[in-house]
Amino acid sequence: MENYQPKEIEKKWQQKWEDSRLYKDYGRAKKFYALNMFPYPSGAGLHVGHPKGNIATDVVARFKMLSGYSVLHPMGWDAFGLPAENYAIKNKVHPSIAVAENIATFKKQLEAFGFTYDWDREIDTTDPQYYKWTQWIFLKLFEKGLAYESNEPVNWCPSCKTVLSNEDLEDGLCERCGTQVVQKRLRQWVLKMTAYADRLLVDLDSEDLDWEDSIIAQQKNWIGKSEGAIVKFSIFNSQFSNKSQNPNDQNFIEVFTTRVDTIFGCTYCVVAPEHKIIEQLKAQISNYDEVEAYLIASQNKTILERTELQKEKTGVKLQGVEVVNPFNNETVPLFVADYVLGGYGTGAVMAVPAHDERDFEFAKKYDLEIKKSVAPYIELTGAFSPRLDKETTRRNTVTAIIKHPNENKYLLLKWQDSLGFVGGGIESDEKSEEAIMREIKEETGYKNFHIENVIIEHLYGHGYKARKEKNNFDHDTVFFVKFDDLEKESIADTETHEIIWVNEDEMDGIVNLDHHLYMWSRLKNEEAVFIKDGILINSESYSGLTSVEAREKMTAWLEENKLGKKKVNFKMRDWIFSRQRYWGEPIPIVHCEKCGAVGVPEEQLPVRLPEVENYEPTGTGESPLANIEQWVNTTCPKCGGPAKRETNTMPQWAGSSWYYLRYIDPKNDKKLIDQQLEKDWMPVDLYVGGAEHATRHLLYARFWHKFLFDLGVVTTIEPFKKLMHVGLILAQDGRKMSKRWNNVINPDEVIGQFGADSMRLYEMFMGPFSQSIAWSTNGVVGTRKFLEKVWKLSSQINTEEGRINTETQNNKKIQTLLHKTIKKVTGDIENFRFNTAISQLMILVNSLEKEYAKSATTKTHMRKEDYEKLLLILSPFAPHIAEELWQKLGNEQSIFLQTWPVADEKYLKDEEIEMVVQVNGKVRERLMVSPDVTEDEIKETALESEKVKIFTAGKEIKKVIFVPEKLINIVVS
RNA sequence: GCCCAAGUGGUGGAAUUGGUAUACACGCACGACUCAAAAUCGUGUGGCGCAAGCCAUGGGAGUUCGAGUCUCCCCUUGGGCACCA
Repeated sequence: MENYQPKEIEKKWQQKWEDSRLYKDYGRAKKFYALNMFPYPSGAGLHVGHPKGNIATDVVARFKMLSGYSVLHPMGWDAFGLPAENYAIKNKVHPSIAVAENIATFKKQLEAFGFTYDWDREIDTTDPQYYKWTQWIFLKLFEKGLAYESNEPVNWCPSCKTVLSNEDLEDGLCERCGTQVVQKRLRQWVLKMTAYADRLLVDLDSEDLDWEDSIIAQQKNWIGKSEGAIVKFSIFNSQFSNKSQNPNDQNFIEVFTTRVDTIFGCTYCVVAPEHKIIEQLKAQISNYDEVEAYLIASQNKTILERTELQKEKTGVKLQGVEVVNPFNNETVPLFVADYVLGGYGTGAVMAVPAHDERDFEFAKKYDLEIKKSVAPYIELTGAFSPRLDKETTRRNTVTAIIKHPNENKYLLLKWQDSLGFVGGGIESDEKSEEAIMREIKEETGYKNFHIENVIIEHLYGHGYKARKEKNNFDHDTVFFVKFDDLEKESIADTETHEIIWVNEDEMDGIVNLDHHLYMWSRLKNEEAVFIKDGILINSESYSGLTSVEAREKMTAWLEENKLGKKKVNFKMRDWIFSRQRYWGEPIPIVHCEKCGAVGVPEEQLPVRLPEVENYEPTGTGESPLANIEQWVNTTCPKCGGPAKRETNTMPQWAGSSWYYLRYIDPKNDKKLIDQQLEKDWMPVDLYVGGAEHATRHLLYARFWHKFLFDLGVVTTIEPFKKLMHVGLILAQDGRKMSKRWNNVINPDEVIGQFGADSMRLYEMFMGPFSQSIAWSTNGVVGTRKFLEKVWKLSSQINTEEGRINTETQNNKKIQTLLHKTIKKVTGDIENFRFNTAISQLMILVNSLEKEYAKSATTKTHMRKEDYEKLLLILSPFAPHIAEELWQKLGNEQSIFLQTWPVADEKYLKDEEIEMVVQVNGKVRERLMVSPDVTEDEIKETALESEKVKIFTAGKEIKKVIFVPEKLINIVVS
């Protein structure tokens, strides 16, 4: 038999598969839609990391075809946008020409892998027949009021000379070029993505969605839902010295807070520099000059400066202005400070320095009052957890942490079940200081001590006290007490508890009451700001409520009195949708002096991108299209009067927000997608791509999909059922592959040297699919060797003299292994565990080789049907070699038109298994036994074993644990 | 700071429900073939120990007959968010 020559057979089969339209049978009963995130055809071509995701969908696609599915597996090009345009500018070619060249390169590179793409469905976002429908979606958004013009300040990249969306920023820098972004007031088209915020969030938990946790978490984080309340603070007018709240008062600010329960601790309020109240109160602000200087200074800061880590907070008090807290009618000062964001919530906050770190920092700096209104609440755990079936006593208590007079030790009381500090209830008419003095004397007998300080003034502890068979809900004050000497009197009840002295460093391991541990930690580190939920204090009638209860009641009170309301806020912003660049879809709008912004009528779509001489960005905030008068000047579709075309273009992400739909019906010139075809194919069953798209492409696409759902264009609420993210392939040096490091490996070279099948196999074998792993060319050598073995094995089928096909012991073992492999490979492909599928294939091939090719004594030959099964389960990974060997066996039909083998249960059980004998959990002996062995049988054999006897001799057998087909564990004393 | 994921040989990594830790592959060492090298094939390969055996899954506790796997605390790395009130 000739040698394995991947170069020849791969080319041959790729051609035959294409000619025979092998992948294009869409008439089967079951469907599967496998999709890769389509690439930008950049000028650099592919490196070995790019095809990893494509290989994975191809493996699944071929597996599904063999399992009787019609498989839609398309590919296309996301060719609009900055990278393509910048490449064109740099290389002085028109973007459309550069894009065409790059697409050709990419396509050629991808074809060398033998993917099952149906190139009849290829799409290109820059094709007018495609972007016609991108524009159509925009028009629909415009019609529904979801696309609007805005003049708010936006992110402007001075280098790319365009506006960017929030999603396009990385730490305040342009995601493309790393330039610092500045805020610029420009007219922009904006899509009202926030209208879908709640659905985008809620549907992430839908059962139709099988996404990795990390991506779901990232999206949830980005959407950033927070539930809180809006509270009106009236502006206090000193002329009338009227502090009472009037819901009809027009002079107020609204603050947004998620912690209305802390409002009795509010000691000032802050507005963002952008807040319009500053202008409104100009006359009333006595230091307006100072305020204005601050506003100008903060306007000039870049996003980076405003959000810089560890930045010291700054602000200016609005002298002469005070606002009124509606809950207690107290006035507090008002500040302007840029640590409050203008674009979130109401742009104004109430500041509670005792319970918010940022407010605390600001209050410290400007010497503002800090007022506590929430006390920590500790619920005890374990045996001390509060019991629902027992009654609860609420009481005021005191606790003392007592220090030894001359050693570094602390006093603890050891009760029957608990170990903690000294303390007890406060009796009526007793001050807390008196109570703690009394408790110490009663419980310890020591006479001479003094209170050093109060560690915690308010602390709530809630736990079950077994001694009294009830729950205690204690409102505690905690003292730090020092003994002056050890003089003591005898005490009455020495029976119930004893006094022990414990070293400072042993305390954490000994004290077993959660609230006492908390006290101990507070003795050592003072906690300045308590930001968690707790129990309200100093809050008038709300005192004693939990934070959760208080938020409910206080919000209800606000709504009743029209002084505020419940409010949900999202971090996610609307999508800034226009770019001042040439290479994008023209926004299909004309501006008419009479009618304003008017949508281009559907029948006039597409609005084609005009040919231009100079497509470099202007930098003026206008797109290069603005210079083409004959294109810009048009007539208004509504009134027929003179009008100008919108010259901004759409962002990169427009075309990719719906492309998965177009593959289903790529040539339809009447509709975006045929309704029946949409029902047949949607949703995408498997979507594979990079995790970097978690908060952009995947968010935008879900947004558009939901909009199209509302329009009735699609019938699924989510576009992508299962999402897998591809782990990066790093260079051999562990860094990212990049021209800059000169460590890029080109797939063409790898395929040239080892063949596409070896490379496919290696990339799937490297490790878990979603994980980043460094490339190793030696690894490809390994998978190539494996394929060589498979190749050579085919010569062992023929019957040689003296080798017959009978059911020998060895043959049964091979059958078992084969069927186990079928089972494992099937399950592993379905669960994206390609690495273990391949390792199992290697185990099988190694065994076959040992059994048939290397053993001189073997009496059987390899059965053709067994080898064929091997080829079938290998074929999704290494399609060319599988097809070649398949046809060499005399089969005329393609291997991919066969049926995926099913593991036969009757072969899955081993004849004989190794059973482990443990003594006290340690392996002492291994026995070969039948898998059906009973506990008594194996126990008898095990106890006779010399190795076991060493460890059981003279000892009593306390217990025997028997796990069928695994082990027996003998527990001895 | 917050959220997510992950820490296992020299390396990439295996280990269905808690049940033989290190499968598979790379690398390395030795051997065969060869004048020689490459390729190929064979043998070995967690650490300590002559051995019986002991110790090993980032560290520390816990639950269990038994923990890489479950619980708690801590450390490290990668990714995301970050003054979002």
